[in-house]
Amino acid sequence: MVQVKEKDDQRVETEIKPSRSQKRSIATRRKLLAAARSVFSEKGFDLTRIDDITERADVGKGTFYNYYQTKEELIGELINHVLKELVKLLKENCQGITDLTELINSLIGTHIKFFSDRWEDFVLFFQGRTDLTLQYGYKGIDAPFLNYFKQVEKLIATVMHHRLPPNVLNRIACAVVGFVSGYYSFAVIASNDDDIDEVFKSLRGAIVASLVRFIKEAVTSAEKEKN
Amino acid sequence: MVQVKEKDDQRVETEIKPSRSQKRSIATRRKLLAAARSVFSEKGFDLTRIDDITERADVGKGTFYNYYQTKEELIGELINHVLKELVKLLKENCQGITDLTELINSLIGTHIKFFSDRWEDFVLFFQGRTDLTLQYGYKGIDAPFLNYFKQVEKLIATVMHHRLPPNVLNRIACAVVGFVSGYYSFAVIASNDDDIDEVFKSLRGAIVASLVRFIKEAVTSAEKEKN
DNA sequence: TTTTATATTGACTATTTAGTCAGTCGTGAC
DNA sequence: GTCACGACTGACTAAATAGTCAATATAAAA
Repeated sequence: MVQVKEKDDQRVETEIKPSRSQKRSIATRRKLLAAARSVFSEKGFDLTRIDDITERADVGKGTFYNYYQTKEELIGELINHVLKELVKLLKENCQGITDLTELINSLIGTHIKFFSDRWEDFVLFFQGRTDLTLQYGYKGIDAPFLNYFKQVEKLIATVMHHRLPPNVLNRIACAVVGFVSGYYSFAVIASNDDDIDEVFKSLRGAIVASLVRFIKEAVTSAEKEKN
Repeated sequence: MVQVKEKDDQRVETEIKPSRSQKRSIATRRKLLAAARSVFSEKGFDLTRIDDITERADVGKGTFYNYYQTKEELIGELINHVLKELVKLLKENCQGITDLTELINSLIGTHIKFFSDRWEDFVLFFQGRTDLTLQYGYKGIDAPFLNYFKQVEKLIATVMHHRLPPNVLNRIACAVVGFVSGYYSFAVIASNDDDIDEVFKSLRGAIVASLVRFIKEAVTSAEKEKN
């Protein structure tokens, strides 16, 4: 926690310890977020009541309204958290890669690891995405999704030798993120494998090969179309 | 409408005209289904009220309860309709195909055509799938999804020369249906193309090539694993 | 025509849930 | 100690929604 003071005509940043009540407040917010994440992944955004969240967080109902105006606001914050973290990992793991296959490998690997490690977040991710297809969905979750998407596009663009037209890049990014989440979501529903996550990891090579193939096809077919 | 009668010791199927009140009843059911489909695709399953449905269907609220006990029951019927139709098309269009690439081409083409033609059904499909990842989702939609999935598996199995282990077949089916719906769902959110459906169709070749590649990789890697 | 059966209706009640607020509790300053 | 402040509380009210049912309309049978 950092406090800024004016002192002797100089701007000074002072490290101050958060007071006990500040700590308590931070902890409460965290409790609410954790509870919400947990309930949302069981019942979905819509069917979750404020009471569900406050009960699981073990706080009074009024406390909820000290931190958020509406459920929507909280959903936005959660989705934002999740996607920020995913984007952060993607950037870290793709740092310095110049080869396409290697990049796709890293992108897919990061997604697989991310989803495998955090089931609840995957459910949030998936719900948010579905919500975006609705006319009257929750406000404030489009932006995090679009940002995530743009970041993936950007990473792909850095390893392409020729500058791709934006719409071709767009299609490639759709394929990458669509394939990985689409595969996983169906595996969860319909797989008879014992350990879905292990299988998912073992398929990484196949998914990468397939996507690299997709990219080559998409690029050449777009070039043909141009002529 | 067909009625079965016992006549002269023989089982006879007689075409009988539905009575006027039967027709009315059928029409009302249809109106309810159509209205529900339309509202669900705008507001989602959960946030849709019974009143929304009956208002759009232009019938009294009580009428709803003459046909369905709960919203859940109606959702089940709708999802079932949609997936039955998709499965029917898949079977028709894949009839007699013996080559893998050709089959994948037909599977993907059918999905693309299906989704492009009926936005509302795609939203239902996608919502249903998301719901399956929840602990407390709607009852009665798992079965249609699993059936759809099994049919895709079956179609793929018929063109494979060697009998595939069930779990490998399963992975391949996940990839096929996951890729196509995953791509589409992201395209809808994040595409800057003018006509998403046209682009989607034009990418058919790329998607097919990519999936054929996936299948080869998945099969050989599974064989290696076995040894 | 009269009677019976079937389908529809929407005002009503019961239930659920969001959101409020007067009061309590814990903390730190004086 | 006591005062002030911010965090927390949960019983309460208001609003939204599900589900009911007696009355009505329409169709088929007698």
